[in-house]
Amino acid sequence: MLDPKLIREAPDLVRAAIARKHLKVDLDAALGADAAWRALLQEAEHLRSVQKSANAAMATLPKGSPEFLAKLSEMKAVSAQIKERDGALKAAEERCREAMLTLPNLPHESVPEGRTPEENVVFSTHGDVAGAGPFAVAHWDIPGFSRLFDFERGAKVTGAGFPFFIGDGARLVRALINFFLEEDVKSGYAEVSPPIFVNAASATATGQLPDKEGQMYETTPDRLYAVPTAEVPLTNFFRDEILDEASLPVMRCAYTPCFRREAGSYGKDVRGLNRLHQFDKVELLKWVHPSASYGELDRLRNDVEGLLRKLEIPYRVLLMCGGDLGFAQSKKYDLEVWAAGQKRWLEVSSCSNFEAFQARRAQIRFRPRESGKAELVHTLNGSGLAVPRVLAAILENNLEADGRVRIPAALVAHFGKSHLSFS
RNA sequence: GGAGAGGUGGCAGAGUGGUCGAAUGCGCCUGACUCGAAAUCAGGUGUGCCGCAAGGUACCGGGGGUUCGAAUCCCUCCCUCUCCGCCA
Repeated sequence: MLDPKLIREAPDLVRAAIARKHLKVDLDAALGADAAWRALLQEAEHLRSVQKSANAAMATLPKGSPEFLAKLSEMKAVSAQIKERDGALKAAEERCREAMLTLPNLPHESVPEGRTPEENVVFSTHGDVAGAGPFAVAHWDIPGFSRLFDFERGAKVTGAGFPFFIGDGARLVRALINFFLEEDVKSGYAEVSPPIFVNAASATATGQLPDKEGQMYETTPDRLYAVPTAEVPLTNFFRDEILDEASLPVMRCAYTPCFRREAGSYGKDVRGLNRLHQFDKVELLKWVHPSASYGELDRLRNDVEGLLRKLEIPYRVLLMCGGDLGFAQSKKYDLEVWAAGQKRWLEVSSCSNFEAFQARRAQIRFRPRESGKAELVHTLNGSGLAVPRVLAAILENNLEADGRVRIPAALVAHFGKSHLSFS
């Protein structure tokens, strides 16, 4: 959510910024709803103040006295009026809130102009893309693949997109999770193991609700949502709280399975490990002082890049253009690994600065020593990292002539041996 | 899942229909005393929203209701604690 004051005071600035995201947004509707709400609010508050002073007077009058009875009948009318006004006020407030929630976050000035994913800027490229995976094939075509990654039985037991990971496949998943968590902790993120179901209030605060409920798995009869990312429980940890300024930046990491219904996805994107309904991911979260958030974004991206460098996977960093920025982000980098068999880039992390957009919705603040007046923090997050696609890149890039997969040196200690075998 | 108790300001804890945004204590801030500190004394000390301002208004777990008027009465939901049951 944007700052309503900013929208009122500088609508043109907001309009121009939103235009850079190439979204169709009815700012005038929001402005109108806001003005209508404020007008009603003033009327309603005036009526209340009349009522309050009358009530104070009545409190001092003898109960059955003529003056008391006169006031009483007079106030009955006012009370009825207030009830009616309050109804209108509530409706106006709801309309206003809904209109405000349709407004996207403003892109940062450093975000490049652009409408489509093709206009994202390649910020940097690392590693030897051309020379990667001399024996590469798409991972699902590796002989024996289905012995370690059993999609058919997963489909039987649960559904498409819920594979079993078996033997060395399972072992590699576990090794990656461990590697990510331990590296992230070394970078200063405190490890958290959060709930993987959240309630509606949490899903609303991070923006999954009300619009994207079709993308989450929902439980019956408790109406809990399986987390699409650890970002949801992690961000909500401090919902409606005021943090100690000295504790900023707060940095945390969490491993969770992630659940995404991905309704409407199809085609080559979903083959093999590229896109699953359930996958493992380690997420990084930062709650920071507003003045520090862009420096923290660079550091976050660097921390994630460090993981890919240690795994010796060629990757590139994209700086998302306005049109490909998410609804809630001010600035976002996507990290993509090179999958030599598919000859395509796979997104394994996006590192975003939400500025105060999420914090306003979730009411996460800090109290500056100077003013003593609570202010919204800035929130950032990034994957560090998503397991299956990293795994896919390792399978493809590190496939050797004998059909085994070489485990990156940094991972050997976690995996326990130097090669993964499909037989 | 069953039975009971309870949710009030940073914390503890009063308050069962009217002048209660709310006693009191602790904590915190300011001042006095002091070379300084402690102790003591005096004063102050919640948050949000609307408003150019003066000011107004809302908030006693959430929502709804009764009433001229609700922290206080009624309904409902949530949460916490104690005991019992079940259980990794």
